[in-house]
Amino acid sequence: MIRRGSEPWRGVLALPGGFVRQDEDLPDAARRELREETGLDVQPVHLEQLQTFGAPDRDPRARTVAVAYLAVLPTLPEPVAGTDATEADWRAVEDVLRTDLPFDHADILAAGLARARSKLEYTTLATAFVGTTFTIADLRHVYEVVWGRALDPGNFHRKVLTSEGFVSRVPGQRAGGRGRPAALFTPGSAVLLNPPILRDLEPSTPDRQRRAHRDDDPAAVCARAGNEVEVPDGA
Amino acid sequence: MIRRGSEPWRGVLALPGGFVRQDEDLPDAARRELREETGLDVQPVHLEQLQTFGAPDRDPRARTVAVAYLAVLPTLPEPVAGTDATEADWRAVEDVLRTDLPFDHADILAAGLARARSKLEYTTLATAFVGTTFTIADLRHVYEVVWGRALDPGNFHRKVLTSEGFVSRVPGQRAGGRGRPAALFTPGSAVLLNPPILRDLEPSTPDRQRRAHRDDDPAAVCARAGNEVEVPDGA
DNA sequence: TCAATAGTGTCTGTGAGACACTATATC
DNA sequence: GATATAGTGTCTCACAGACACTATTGA
Repeated sequence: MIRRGSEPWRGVLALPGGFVRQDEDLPDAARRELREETGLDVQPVHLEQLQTFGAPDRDPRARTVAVAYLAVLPTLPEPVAGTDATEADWRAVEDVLRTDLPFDHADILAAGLARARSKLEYTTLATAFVGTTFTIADLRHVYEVVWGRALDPGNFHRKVLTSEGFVSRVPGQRAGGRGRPAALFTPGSAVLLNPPILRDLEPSTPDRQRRAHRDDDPAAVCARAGNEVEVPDGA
Repeated sequence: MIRRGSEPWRGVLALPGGFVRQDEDLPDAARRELREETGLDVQPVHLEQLQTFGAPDRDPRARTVAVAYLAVLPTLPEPVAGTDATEADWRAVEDVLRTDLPFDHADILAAGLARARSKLEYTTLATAFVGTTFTIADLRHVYEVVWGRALDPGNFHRKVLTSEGFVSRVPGQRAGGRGRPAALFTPGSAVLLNPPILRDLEPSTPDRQRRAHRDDDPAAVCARAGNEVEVPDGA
């Protein structure tokens, strides 16, 4: 989140974003704005287009269209405020969700969270949250944090290992924790998860109806580096 | 598809689309452009944002950003050419895929097709393809045509009926076909499919690896009513 | 009667979840 | 030792697919 340095909503926490340049592709603009406003220069492991928000009244200054992007990073380097931002820092999603966000940034954030939760089910996105080598428990923690629910360690372990191309074993172990050292892995070649890892939203009611009403659209995402373009009058 | 009435690519088949107006929301613009260029005035049963295409060189005239939409209609009224279109007609997707499309319309079409195929798996989108009352076989034909593969009638029947809120029975039957009359249904209240109806892309190889490489991004959509906005210089 | 489609019954295999159990580390 | 975590074994249940079977129509 950045604290806005200019009107409107000067001094208010918002998602980083800005205007696309004339000869710039949309993902490039997202990366540039993120870098300019937060100093984060990492090549994100994962950057995907989220959704486009274009309600006529979304910006009081002019008609704009925002093309929202979702970035996923394995580590969170300390951001520094840049152009148009007096402050830049990481915030926990659950805190931001309780905040009043400017523009339609609440919708954008909700879409980003929903996308991330959904994509853990049927893609290998989880590996983008962890480093180049990781343990199965690291991966499980990603699922547990993003989904907000505990998973059975044993079943998760087996499911990841039997999911063709999800992870691939590398030599070595990671000790230093409390228990038995864990084997190390790197991301596999698969992008889509063969049998998807579906989350039961209803915590296993005995009758059917488990996934009947999910809160989000699976084809609809946590951080946003936005692109906005202005619509010329009369176009 | 419409035949373009103005440059560039005058006389070439393309997806309908045009520029968003100053005080118009994006879905409204999609509906308006579809109506203006093809005469289709139906309120589509289903209209969803597909993806935004903004490569700097996508339009030789100026920098534009296209917000693509996917519409699904149960019936296909005869379209008539309108503004900027000398011809408007329905084409089979497989034919259009073999055509050279202008701009980045091939990418847009591919995204639309992928979205529709994917959404049949985990949503009740199929009901948007059929009328207000339909038979299970109607629904099965949607899956078979969009997925391009035959499904077992018996298993499909059971799967639809046991999928909570997918369809709901209405009185009456539809005879007139060759065999036993079929019961009639209307769309149920569910939007998401409880146990999803997953397609096996590999036609059931004995070994694992069934859904390992899918051709499309499940979170990515067949017709497009596009929105384009121009980027002012120096924004 | 035959052919075609609607719909049901049944079997088998896969996989998810619950949970017990073994293995190996730190305290 | 106790405790915590990694990883495996096993059982049960749900469900997908294959396929046989019954039901009901038109030709």
